[in-house]
Parts: sequence; structure tokens; C-alpha cells
Amino acid sequence: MGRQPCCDKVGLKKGPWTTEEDKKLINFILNNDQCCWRAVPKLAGLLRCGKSCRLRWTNYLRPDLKRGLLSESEEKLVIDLHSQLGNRWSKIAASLPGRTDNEIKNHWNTHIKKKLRKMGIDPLTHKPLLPEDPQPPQSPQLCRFPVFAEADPAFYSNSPGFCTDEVPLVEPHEILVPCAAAPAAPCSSSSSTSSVSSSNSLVKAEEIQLPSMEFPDSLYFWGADDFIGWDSISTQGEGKIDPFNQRSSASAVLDQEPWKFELF
DNA sequence: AAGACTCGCAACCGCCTTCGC
DNA sequence: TGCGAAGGCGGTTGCGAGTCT
Repeated sequence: MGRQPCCDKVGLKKGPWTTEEDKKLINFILNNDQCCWRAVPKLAGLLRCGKSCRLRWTNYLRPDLKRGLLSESEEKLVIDLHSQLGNRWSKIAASLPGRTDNEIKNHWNTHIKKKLRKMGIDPLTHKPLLPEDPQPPQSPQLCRFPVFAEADPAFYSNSPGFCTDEVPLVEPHEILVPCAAAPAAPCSSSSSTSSVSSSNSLVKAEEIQLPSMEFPDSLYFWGADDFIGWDSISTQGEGKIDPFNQRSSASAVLDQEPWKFELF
């Protein structure tokens, strides 16, 4: 028995969003509350599934999104959080304001994974990559590679220039640290698939005293003060139309201050 | 110059979780 | 308490752009 599709797909458009569709969605969300996504496409006049609208909004159109590559510190945070949480991208993204789970996931898969491998670290387990020998390190003096924060909070801070792009290849034996310095903690990596059982790793994430990354309310959604341009949308793409001839009061607010980043 | 190959990202798919009745 | 609907999430895919041969 197949699962019912999330929405009736007959007649629904798929694939890349057009500028016009973006405008419609933006306009709708600016003018209305985000009631239920299922209703959004119909009300906004889009031939899309509600899920698709939600995804487009949260991953691409949301005003508080940062664009561009992750900064060095963001990347470090992602690595650290990943060692705690595994592939729980939404949880990781929650600690990185303006970043989406999808963006972080993509960045992880395309950049960080490679860099960690280059460093001799298994991106899944955050342990040293084992050479040919499949046996895990058994030495009582050595324990598995600890998560960064646990291993040494100064891991990064002591290397201000740390950039995973530039790190030399590190041999596994160079990474292993004495157990005393880093009590083994359950790493979530079998974890990439497993449910990081909950409290444990989550508590650990708290324990490392991550910087408070909570958005101020104003930034979250109608944070017009930190939000630049639909104009960039209007000038982008084939149409080059001004989508907001009929701007809502909400979007009019956005005119009052320049938005600080570009969506496209 | 052109075809092959690689890479990165946006978007989709389908399972899981949450919520309302 | 159980059920169905909707939203959330993580894995995967497809395609365009860039690079290599």
C-alpha cells in the first residue's frame, strides 16, 4: 500500500521556481499569516504543493536568511555540533542564525566532509580515519577521537587561523588523545542514522556552552530592519518586473530601510 | 572549440513526529 | 486513546555551471 502523496500532484508544477512564483509566494506570505502550508499554494495562486512552498520559503526566500558560504566560525560550529548531534541538520541549523538545514547539509556534504577526510577524520564518526587495518584502536592509553569540544575546547581557539581548507593531512595517530583528557562520550555517529538518543547528546550540546544564537524577534520574520530586497528579485531573471507595484503595508515597511543582503 | 567530467546547490521524496479532534 | 492530517526532517536526485582533456 503506497503512501498517499502529500498533495494531489495532478497539474502541479515541479522543478525550479520561477521569479514570478517567488513573487507570488513572497507577496502572499507578506500579506498573510503563515496559516497552513497546504492552503498557501491555492491562496497564493501557485500550482505548487504546499510542501514545496514551505521549502522554497524556508530555504530560499525567508528574509532572515544569510546567503553565501559559511564563515569559518560557522563551519567550526557545524563540525562541533555534528559531532554531538549527528546528521540532525535542523538542530544544527538552529544554532546558526540565518542558515537553513538544507544549506548546512549541502555544505557538509560538499565541503566539510572532504576537509575532514583530508584531515584524517571520519566525517561520520569524528574519529580518525582508520588506515587499512579495520580494527579500532584498542590501546588502553588511547581512546577514540573525542568530539572536538570535549577533546579540547581550545582545539580551535588555539589555532586562530584554523581553516579546514588549509589543514595538512593529519595522521590518525596524531589525533588520538589520552583518555584522561577526553572521556569517551557516546558519539552519535552510528548516529548519522541512529536517533541520537536524545537527552544525552542534547545535553552535551548544551554543556559546551554554545553561544546564544537566538534570533531577536525582530529578526525572525518581519525583521525588516535586517532585510534587504525584494528589489533584487524584481530585477533578477527574465521578467525584470517590479513585483510590488501593489505592495502590502508589510512590504512597504521594508522600503524604509535597505535590506542588508541579497536573495539572489 | 567541443565534448566529457566534476561539483555544488536547489528541489523533491517519503518517512517520522506532532497536533487536533 | 486512537486516528488522520499537516508539518518537519534527512536522504537523494537532477541539473546547471565550471573545469578538464
